[in-house]
Amino acid sequence: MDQTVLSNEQVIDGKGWRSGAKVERRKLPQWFFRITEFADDLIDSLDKLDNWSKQVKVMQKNWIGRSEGLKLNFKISKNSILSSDKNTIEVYTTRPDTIFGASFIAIAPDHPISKVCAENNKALQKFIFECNQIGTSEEALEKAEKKGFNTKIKVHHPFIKGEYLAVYVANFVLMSYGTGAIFGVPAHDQRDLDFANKLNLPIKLVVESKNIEDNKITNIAYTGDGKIVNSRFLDGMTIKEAKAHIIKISEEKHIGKKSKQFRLHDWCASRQRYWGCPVPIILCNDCGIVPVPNSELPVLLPDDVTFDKSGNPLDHHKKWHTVACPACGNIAKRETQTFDTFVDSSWYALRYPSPKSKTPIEKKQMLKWSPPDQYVGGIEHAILHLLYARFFSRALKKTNYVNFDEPFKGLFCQGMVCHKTYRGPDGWVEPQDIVFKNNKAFQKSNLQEVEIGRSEKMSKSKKNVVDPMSIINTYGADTARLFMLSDSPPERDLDWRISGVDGCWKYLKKIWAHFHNYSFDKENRTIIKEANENENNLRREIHLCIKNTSENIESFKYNSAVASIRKLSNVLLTYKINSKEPIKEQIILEGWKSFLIMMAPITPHITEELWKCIDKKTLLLEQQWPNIDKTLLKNKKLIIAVQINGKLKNTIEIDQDKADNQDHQKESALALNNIKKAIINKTPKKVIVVPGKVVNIVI
RNA sequence: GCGGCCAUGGCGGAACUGGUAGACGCGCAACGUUGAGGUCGUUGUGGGAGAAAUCCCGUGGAGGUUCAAGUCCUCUUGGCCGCACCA
Repeated sequence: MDQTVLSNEQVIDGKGWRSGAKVERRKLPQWFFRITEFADDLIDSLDKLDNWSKQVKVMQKNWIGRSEGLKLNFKISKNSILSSDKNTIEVYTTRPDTIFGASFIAIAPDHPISKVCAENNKALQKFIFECNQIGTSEEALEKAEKKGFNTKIKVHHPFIKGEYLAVYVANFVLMSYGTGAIFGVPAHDQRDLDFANKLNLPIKLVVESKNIEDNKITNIAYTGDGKIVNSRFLDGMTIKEAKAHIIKISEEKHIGKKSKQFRLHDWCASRQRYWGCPVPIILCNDCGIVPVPNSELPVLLPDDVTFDKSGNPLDHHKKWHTVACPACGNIAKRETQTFDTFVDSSWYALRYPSPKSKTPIEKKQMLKWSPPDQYVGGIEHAILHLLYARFFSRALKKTNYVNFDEPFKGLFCQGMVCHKTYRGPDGWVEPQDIVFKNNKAFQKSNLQEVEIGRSEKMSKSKKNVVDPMSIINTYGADTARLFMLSDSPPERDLDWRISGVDGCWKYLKKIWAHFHNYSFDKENRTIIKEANENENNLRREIHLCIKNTSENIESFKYNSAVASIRKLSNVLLTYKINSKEPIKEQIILEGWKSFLIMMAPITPHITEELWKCIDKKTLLLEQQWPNIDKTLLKNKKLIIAVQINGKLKNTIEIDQDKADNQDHQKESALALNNIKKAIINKTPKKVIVVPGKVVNIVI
């Protein structure tokens, strides 16, 4: 269907992540980026990315999938059918400590030895063919039974003289991981156990659990901790000790090597399609692979392509792909594969600081602005774009283009916007075409009942998309913005519903009316006397709000920021500007100014208009974020919880200057009527005073 | 199977390092105002008992640590997400 090639991470459930086309495996010459070169660093540096979404870090770690173990060679017995040039089988294991529990060797169907064996063996050919049929579908893999084919090859056990292990081709061994061969230890690996039970192979316990039940291996392999047994020189060791020991001995005997494996493969970056940057390479019959000289970069796509034939249009465009070889001048062919789009998105941020530059990156400007402090994106890029970009910045650092490893200092992942789905007899129905009657949903046009599906990520294919334009058209952009930020924290998935939007609109209307009912633009406000306690309390309220809002915005809690701003306005709305109280008037003005500045990022249009009510000479967007007067944050009066056995019974109010006076707090608490009543005839066992916070009486 | 995240009123969600659970809103109810109605204002709104003061219970469930647990620990249930025969 698509006639293209995808990378591993672009294949979901055996289908293309965008088109849904079925993916099959084929051999093709391709271009790869050596992302595995940085595998260790990509995984280790995750710990340093403090401001990155934790979820993304976990996903990247799993995706890179580092494991440490042993590569071990098994000698093929001389009397088996295989010719002597392939006289060992190399296996990879993370459990070298269980070597004495090995009872078979299993190799992947596409392992070179499998192929050699199959040459003269029709039954094996058939078996390998069947294994490959299962292909990439995960569903099939899940249900696939363990199957094996005995090659009749035998190998020597490397540590037990005279013991041989049979070699099977097994459908559950992957050529793409490790060496494509394993030794099977049924007692301590579930897959090996399933396989051994199927083929009646011996089960040898070599790790003994403290729990006797664990050691009776029938259908459940024991993979927990324990002592090594039945393992000659390893007996009595812990798993960790045995691992280290057997690796050491294997290396000394030159039959094995400590080894690290990654799940991550090199990044297959070439695509067989028109849309993408051409891979800047020229293929010459005499000189081989020749890079396009810098002076001829970038290689541009031809405009005059046709899409009437299947396959890559660049292949059919002879004029474009016929060029002179930069090395020898003879006629050569341009590479017609293009780059994956993720190649471009891996470095676009470095281009942004100098978009008009003639060179791809203008270093001075780039270094001034890069790397970005904060990046916001969807979780779907966790192991795609975000891993590629990390690879790119490392590669660019190594080639002296940038001076940093990590492309984005902070990463925040917003949640998905979801909506219920509706399915009628003729397919999916859009939410706006639905009417409800008695909790049942019907299609507006023909009143057919539709099935109400669960809430899912909005997508065109399921038609559960709600266009915010309808809100903007009805209520305006400010209401739409306020509404969307109000309730849900941005990292969480959001079940879209319209209820509440009306309230946001009414709220803005109320603020608007208030500003226009009271005159704010009076000159000559001078403070005549010291503010009294009530007035200071009001100021404290304002500055507490500034503090909370600032912190909330810094930590992406926009819903809490809105809450704290609204709380302030609720207080301010109760005051009316009154020139008989100049101090209060001054404070209220301070409050409203702060309000408008803090509200501006959320509802920029209305706040800018309202700013005119306060100050006609300046613009709101020129204003500084309000400063916090820290001396105001402490209340003169503290309210302290009084608990009995940890349960709240009453509160006391004390002066700030007595915040550290434990005795005072204790006495005040004990003097309360309901406390006295509660402890009558009882002596408190203990009274705990947390100064300025709580008094807990234990009885 | 492995790994991660989450669970708080009728609903969306607050709660800093353990220290007054339910901020802010939606919804709902009563009253008032206006009026055909949407509007606006005031008050109430976790559950239970009570005339009231007040008392008891309460953050999916069961235990535990602590003077004190939504928050920490163990187990468990349910939901979501990622990886998946990775040796």
